Amino acid sequence: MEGDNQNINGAGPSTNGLLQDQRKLLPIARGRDALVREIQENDVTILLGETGSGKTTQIPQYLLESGASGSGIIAVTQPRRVAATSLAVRVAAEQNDKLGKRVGYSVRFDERSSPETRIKYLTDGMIVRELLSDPLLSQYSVIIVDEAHERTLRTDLLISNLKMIQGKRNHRSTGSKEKEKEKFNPLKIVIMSATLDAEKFSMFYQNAKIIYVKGRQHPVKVYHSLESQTDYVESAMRTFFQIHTDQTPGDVLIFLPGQEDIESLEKSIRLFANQLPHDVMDVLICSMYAAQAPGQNSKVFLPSPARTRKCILATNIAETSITIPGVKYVIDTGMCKEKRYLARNTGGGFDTLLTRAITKSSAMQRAGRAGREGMGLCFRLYTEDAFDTMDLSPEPEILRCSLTSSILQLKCLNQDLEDLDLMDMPDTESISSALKTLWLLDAIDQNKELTPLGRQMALFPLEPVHARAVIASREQGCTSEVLDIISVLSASSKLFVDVAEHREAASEARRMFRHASGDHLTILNVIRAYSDISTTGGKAARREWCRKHFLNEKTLSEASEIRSQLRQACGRMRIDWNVSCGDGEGQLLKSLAYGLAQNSAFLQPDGSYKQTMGHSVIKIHPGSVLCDKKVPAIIYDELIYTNQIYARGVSSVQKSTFTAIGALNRRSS
DNA sequence: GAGCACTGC
Repeated sequence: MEGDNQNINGAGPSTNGLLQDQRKLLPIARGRDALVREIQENDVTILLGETGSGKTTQIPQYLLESGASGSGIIAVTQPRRVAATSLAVRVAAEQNDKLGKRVGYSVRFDERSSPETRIKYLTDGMIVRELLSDPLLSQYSVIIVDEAHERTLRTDLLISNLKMIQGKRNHRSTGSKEKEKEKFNPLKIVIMSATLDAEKFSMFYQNAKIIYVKGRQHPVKVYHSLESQTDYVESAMRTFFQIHTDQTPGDVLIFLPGQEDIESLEKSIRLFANQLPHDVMDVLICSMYAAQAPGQNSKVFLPSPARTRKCILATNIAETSITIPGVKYVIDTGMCKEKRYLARNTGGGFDTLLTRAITKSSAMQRAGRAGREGMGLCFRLYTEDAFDTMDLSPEPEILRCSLTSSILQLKCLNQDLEDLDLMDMPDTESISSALKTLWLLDAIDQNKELTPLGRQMALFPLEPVHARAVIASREQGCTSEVLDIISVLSASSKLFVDVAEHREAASEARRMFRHASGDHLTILNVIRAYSDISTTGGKAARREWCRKHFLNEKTLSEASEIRSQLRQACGRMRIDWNVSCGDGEGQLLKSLAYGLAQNSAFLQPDGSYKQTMGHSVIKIHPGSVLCDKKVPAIIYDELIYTNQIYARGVSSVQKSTFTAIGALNRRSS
């Protein structure tokens, strides 16, 4: 679990002696020779390592230093970019080498490697992309899949492909075996996982050997509720004040499912904290969730003022992505929100975002957050029986995601998802729904064969629906605008930030961007205004402008990186990204409709919207500029079910648009 | 009338 190290500091060569001493003290160091031998002797090794064991930083170095990795590169895959880059920084320092020389990384938008690079940290998405150009991943002699227990969609596809690649590279049966091995450059696979689930990986790889590595985590004493709690927010509040009045100083981290609960708990803790007697410490409340304005959550990392106990209210963001220093107490409500895709054979399916019980491994991970710096306490707001009935670990992503993008990528590798040897096979409805979407996008034909258009779509680092819109924009003469919009849509965070205290002011500030046709052109207005600011003002002016308009600057800068990546991709496909339609919004919406034809709905006489290619009645999400508006036809980016089915990212289009692009001809098939 | 977390040639 070294992947969550955000606080790793790259150290210069002068401190290398110290680093070498630290390396030797890691729990894993004692087993060094045995570990290298096991990996050398087996095709596949499953490594179970607890938090703080040092496995992710040390194993690659052991393999390199012992010569076990031969002449190839050691790849270490990570689900997250920050992890890949910060691990590379750390290991380069330990190797007393400049980053990008023998130790490098490769993530989207950023690569630090050279022909000398022998250890490369990369995101799992990146190596799956590498498969497209090098199906045998031939430059790597060892591939270490870290955080495999997270079972991201890309990790699962990688694990499946590695099994196949190893079969091809290690076991050529013709001719002298030794010679063939030389020639085909055998591959070692190491699967790293936190506890639990190891047997499943082992079984997948013909009972590969499982090796356990001890971690270095301070003990955390866990308490369960004696009876089940009906209201976890209220129960969290009572538990917090119990800790606050009874326990020694130390910050408290409370895990909650979402923003709504965080805001309500914050209110009630604030109310009670004001009534505390004067001899009790002060309470400083910090909240943390992804949609929050950046900067808002940075106070979490500052040390607590004197006589003050910090109380951090967080979503799952504090479970894996961010490590908060100073936490001694964890309160775990046992709940989280889970996004799950419901495949439908009509209308393209939709996402649900519902609150549910967490899993055992998540509960352990949350408790572990109390033991980062010393002994800690974890208070679970659920009974021990409830813990026992929890699932072992979250369901793998491949079973709860849309498969459209993956199936298209696999088609480019001449692979069909249903023929792969996968740890978990998605159900047929999920596969057929993705195939139908690809067919509606013209990415595959009626025989499920990849079309030239589909091959082109796969070259974009985009969802197929967005790639389709970009390609359509060529004929419509509005590629510049479509790229502006799509780059924001595919950025990882929301454009409009949320500041609980200034909700009114925020919607007021955004009013100036509103476009009558809907959210897509509203985004374009923001981008145009932002680029005006960028040309006239500097960095500080941009930041201030974003703050004033409640816009997420991170989203805007990520979008501009994505946009330049997309422009490059367009260039390679001879699509002129500079072609603009000016204010011709008709062409723009038509391009988007090519991609979003399946995501469309018509107004019903009763004022509701009904899918054109499905049977669901949907509502426009309250966050949309078209909410409460009645227009004859809409297209939308996604459907999300919370308590109703909401369409998010909505634009109004002419009904005739669908006939013009021939989208409705196929809906009955 | 409402927004778990990640990620990409």
